Amino acid sequence: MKTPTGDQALIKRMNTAIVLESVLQGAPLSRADISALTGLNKATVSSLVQDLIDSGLVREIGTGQSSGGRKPVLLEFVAESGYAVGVDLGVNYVRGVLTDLRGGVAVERTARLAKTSPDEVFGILRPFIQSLVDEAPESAFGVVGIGVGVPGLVDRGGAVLYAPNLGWRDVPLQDALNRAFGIPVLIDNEANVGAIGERKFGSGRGIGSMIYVSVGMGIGTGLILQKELYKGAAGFSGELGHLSIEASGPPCRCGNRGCWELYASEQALLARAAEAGIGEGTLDSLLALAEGGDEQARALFAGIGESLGVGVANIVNVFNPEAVVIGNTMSRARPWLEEAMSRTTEARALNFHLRGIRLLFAELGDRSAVMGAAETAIAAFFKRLRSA
Amino acid sequence: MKTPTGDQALIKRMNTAIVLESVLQGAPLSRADISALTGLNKATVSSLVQDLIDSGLVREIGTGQSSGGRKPVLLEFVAESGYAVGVDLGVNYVRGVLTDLRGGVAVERTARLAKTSPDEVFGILRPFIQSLVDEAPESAFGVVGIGVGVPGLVDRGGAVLYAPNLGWRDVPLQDALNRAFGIPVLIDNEANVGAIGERKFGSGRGIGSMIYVSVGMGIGTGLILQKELYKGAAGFSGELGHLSIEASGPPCRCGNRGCWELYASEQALLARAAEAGIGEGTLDSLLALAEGGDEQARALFAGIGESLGVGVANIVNVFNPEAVVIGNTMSRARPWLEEAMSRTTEARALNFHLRGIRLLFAELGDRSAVMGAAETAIAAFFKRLRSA
DNA sequence: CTTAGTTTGTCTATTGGCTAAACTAAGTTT
DNA sequence: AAACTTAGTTTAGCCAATAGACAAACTAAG
Repeated sequence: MKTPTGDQALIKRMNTAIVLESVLQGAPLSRADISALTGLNKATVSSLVQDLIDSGLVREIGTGQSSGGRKPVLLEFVAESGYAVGVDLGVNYVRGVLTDLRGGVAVERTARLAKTSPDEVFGILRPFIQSLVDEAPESAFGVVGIGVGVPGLVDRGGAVLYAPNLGWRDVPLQDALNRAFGIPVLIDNEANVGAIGERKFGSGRGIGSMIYVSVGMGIGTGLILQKELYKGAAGFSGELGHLSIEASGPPCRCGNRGCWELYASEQALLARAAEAGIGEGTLDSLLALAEGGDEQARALFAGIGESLGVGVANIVNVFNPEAVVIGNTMSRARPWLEEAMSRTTEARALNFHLRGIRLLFAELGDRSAVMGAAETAIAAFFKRLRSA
Repeated sequence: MKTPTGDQALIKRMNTAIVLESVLQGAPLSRADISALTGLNKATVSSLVQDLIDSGLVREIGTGQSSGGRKPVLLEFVAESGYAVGVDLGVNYVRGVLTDLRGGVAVERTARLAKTSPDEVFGILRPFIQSLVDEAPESAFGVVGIGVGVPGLVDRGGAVLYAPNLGWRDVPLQDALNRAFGIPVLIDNEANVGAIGERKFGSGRGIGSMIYVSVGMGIGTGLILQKELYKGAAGFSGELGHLSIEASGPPCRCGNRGCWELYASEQALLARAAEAGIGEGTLDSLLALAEGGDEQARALFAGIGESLGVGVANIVNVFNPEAVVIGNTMSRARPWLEEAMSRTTEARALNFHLRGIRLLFAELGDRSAVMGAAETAIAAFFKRLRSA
C-alpha cells in the first residue's frame, strides 16, 4: 500500500506541472491566458508562474497586444535552461546530439565504430559523450541527462542483456555511464527510443497510440500505447520482429520459425537480391537500381513491402493503433515499398480496425533514435521536477 | 488543456480512496493499522473512516486483540452496501449474476436463447436482468450498475458494431439497456470481461499484465496491460484470434489468411475431428473419447495444443506478460492440451521473455465472463465514488 | 482631453484538508 | 497499584487554492 498519499505539496506540484505544460504547449501566452486555459485562479497562476520564473524554467518576453485593456505580459519556456544528450549506438557507428530542453539540436556528431566489444565501445563512447557534455552552454540546470539507444534487449535497470549484433551479453551500460558522468543515464532499446523520437518530433506528433517499426538488418518495434511507451513485465516487450507469420516457415536464430524479420528486413531483401544475382549486397546499390528503373529490383522491394504489410496487418489487428510508423534504414525505400505494403495491410487487416488508421514513414529518417534518446532524458528530467 | 487541476477536494478524494482500498484489501483492520499502512496521520484516518462509515461503505465489527494497550476497533468493508448485475450474453444462452460489491454471488441464473435477432434478444434480456435487479436486497447504494459481455466488437459507447455469431450489426445495446433500467450499463466484448473476471476473481488475481485467451468457437482475447484493460484507438483491440500465423494459409472470413483461430479454436478441433471421422461433432463427445483413452482424440487435442502454443509464443514475444490465461470452453480440455501447448510455447518464444511467465487456465471456467461483467460494473461504481 | 469601461495582474481574507502533538480511553505488565 | 502501551480523538497551526477587492495599464467614446 505504498501509494503516495495526498497532501498540499502534491497539489502544488500538480498545478505547477499544469502551468508549465501550458507554457510549453501554448507559448507565448500570458498569466491570464493560463488561468483561462487551465481553470486555475488568476492568483494561483501568478504565484506558480513566479516560482517557475525564479527557478529559471520560464521567462517574461515583453508585452503583447491589448484587447481593450491592460497589455498582457507574455511568458515562454526557457528552452536553454538545461540541455540533454542523446546517443544512438549502432553496430558500426555512434551518433550523438546535444539538445536544449525543447529538443532543439545544439550539436550533432557521428563517429564510426570499428570494434564492438563492450570495453572498446565504452572507450569510444565515453569521450564522445564527454565532448557533447562539454559543449553545453552555461545554464540553470546544466546537462540534465543522457539517453542512449542500443540495438538489443535492455532490462529496467539499463543493462544490455543481449545484443547479438554487437556480441554483447549482460553489459551494465547504464551503471557504467552513470558512474562516468554523474548525470542520470537512461538506456533503452533502439526501437523504443526511435518510437519516442518519432512521436515527439517526427511523423507521430501528438498521436496517442502508435507502433514504430524499425526495419533495419532485423526488425524491432516500439509500442506507444495510451501515450506511453509500453514495456512488458520484465521491461522488454514488442519483439514483433519475432512474431511468427509462417508457423511452419524456416527456423529463426531466436528459436521460433517463420519470424516476420526473416521476410521483411533489410537482411531478407539482401538475401533475395543475392539469390536473384542483382545489386552489390547493399541496400544502397538496390535503391540505386530501383531508382534507375530496374524492374527486378523494384519487384524485390515490392515483395518486401508485401511482407511488411502482412506483419503490419497483424499489428493493426492486435493493437488497433492510430498509426504505424515505418522507420530505420528501410524507410528510405518508401517509394518502392509503400504501395505494396498499404495494399497488403488493407487486404488483410480487419475492416473496423483500418478506419482512420495511418500508415506512415519516419520523418526523422536515421535520426529517430538519437532524438528519441535525447527526449527520453528530457522527459525524465521533467518527471523529476514534477515529483520533487 | 482540460487536465483536472488540483485542489483540496482532490486530496481528500485521493486519501479516501486510499483508506477504502486498504479496508478492501486488508480487512479486518483498525484505524491505527490503516495509518501505519498508508502513512496517513492517525487523525486523518479517523476523519476519513468516519465519512466512510457515514456513507455506509465501512462498518465497525467490534474490537480485536490488544497488543499491550487499548484494544483496536476493527473495520471492514460493507460488501452489501450495494449490488451489481453481470451478464454473459452467449450465442445460445444468457447467464447472469447478482453480486455484492465484493463480487460475492447472491443470485445466479441461466436462460436459453433460441433466436438471436436484436429485438428477440432484448425481449429476453430485459426481464432477465429485471429479475436480477429485483432480487437485490435493500442497501445503501442499491444496484450500482449492469455489466454485459457480448460475443462481438463493441465501441466505446457500448454499441455492438459487429457480432457475426449473433448476426448483429450496429446494435446500440448500452443505450437501450440504459433507458430500460436507468442504471449505469457497460457493454464490452466477451473476452475483455472474461479477462477482467479472471484477473479479479480467477487465476490471474493480482497480476499486472495478463493476456486472457478465450478459446471457444473462435478465439478472442482480452489484454490487461499495466493493471488495466487495454483498448485500442477505436475502443476495440486484441483481435489476436485474427493474428495470422500462416501468411500463406487458407483464407479466413475476416479477409486475412492463416488466422490463429483457424488452427486453435473449438471450430478447428471439430473440423479435424470430422475429417478423422471421430466424435459426434461436439466438444463434449471428443472430451469423453479422450477421457476414455482414445488415442486419436487425444492426438487431436494435442494438435490444438500445439497450435495454441504457436499463438501463445507470439503473445509472449509481443507483450512480455506475466501470465497468459486460457479460458472459455476449450479450457475444459486442459489435461489433453496443456503439455503440447507449453512445450510449443517454450520452444518458440524468446528465452528472455519466458522467464517467470505463467501459462494458466481459467479458474472460473465458463463463469469468467459473467463475473468479469459484474466486476466491470463494480469498478465503474468505485471510479464514480473516487471522482465525486 | 477627459471619463468610462476593460483587461491584467497582485493583494487579502477565507476555506478546508492534513499534521504534530497533546490528550483521553482502555488495555497490559511488573 | 504504578508504570507502560496502544487506540483513537481533539486542538492548534500550516499551507495551497480561491473569491473578490484592488491597482495598474490600456482603449475608446464623447
